[in-house]
Amino acid sequence: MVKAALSERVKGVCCPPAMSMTVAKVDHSVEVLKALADPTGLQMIDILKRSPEPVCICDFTAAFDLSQPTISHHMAKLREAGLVDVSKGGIWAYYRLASRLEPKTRALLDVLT
Amino acid sequence: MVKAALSERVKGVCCPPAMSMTVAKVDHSVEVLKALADPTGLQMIDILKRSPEPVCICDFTAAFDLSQPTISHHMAKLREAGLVDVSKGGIWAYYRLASRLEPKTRALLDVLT
DNA sequence: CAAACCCATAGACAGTTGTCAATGGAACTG
DNA sequence: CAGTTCCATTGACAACTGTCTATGGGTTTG
Repeated sequence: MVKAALSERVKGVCCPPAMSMTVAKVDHSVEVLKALADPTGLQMIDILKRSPEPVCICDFTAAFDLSQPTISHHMAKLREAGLVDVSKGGIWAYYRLASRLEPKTRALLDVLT
Repeated sequence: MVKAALSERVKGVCCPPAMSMTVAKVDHSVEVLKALADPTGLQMIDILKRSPEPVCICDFTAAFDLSQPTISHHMAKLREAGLVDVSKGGIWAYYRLASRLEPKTRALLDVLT
């Protein structure tokens, strides 16, 4: 006998929905989202999105009321998540949005206000 | 005498970039991103995005290898972030993506793979 | 070369988060 | 009405996170 098209849930019987994302995909997305799920990281990305030029770390330390190592720490998280690239010029370090960003990741950053 | 168009950074002088996001906007975005920056929360949203019907909590507890209170906890975070709506039918609780989602937030969820 | 400066890393610590076990309320069932 | 089932909340605890101070490497300057 065939079940009546799921219209009635049988007591205690659950219908676990399928997982469609791979573990690797989930882990990567989570790493990116974690780097952004913080006021400092989010505003850093916002600044980089709106800046036509790479931005010096010293400018971030001046803009945020946080210690230099803390700024460096947040930028490292963004770097490890693949969201930003760094280039060094003399004693300064300049950051910009990663140029080779996955389209999906790029779209994610574009959506963030 | 006018400075030479910022082509040379003067030692020790930083040019703090402007903050363009309001505190309220940052806080709200961070709350949403935090709810998603976790494998369980992210997969829950993925399931809800692909489900034409509201999904029973009991189905999530069956799908994830986590205790029922933990599932409930993650769903509460999504609910508090305004990402999902809940409706109760008998002893069951059904969740679905929030119907009145800000366009920006909707776009954010659409971008997540 | 010595001093000054920028920045990354390491270590420490409080606050937050993810998890589970226990509890309790609400709704169905016999 | 008594028992059962689902689910939200509470409390507890280990793990993680955001922050700072201290340190050290690399670069420029006097």
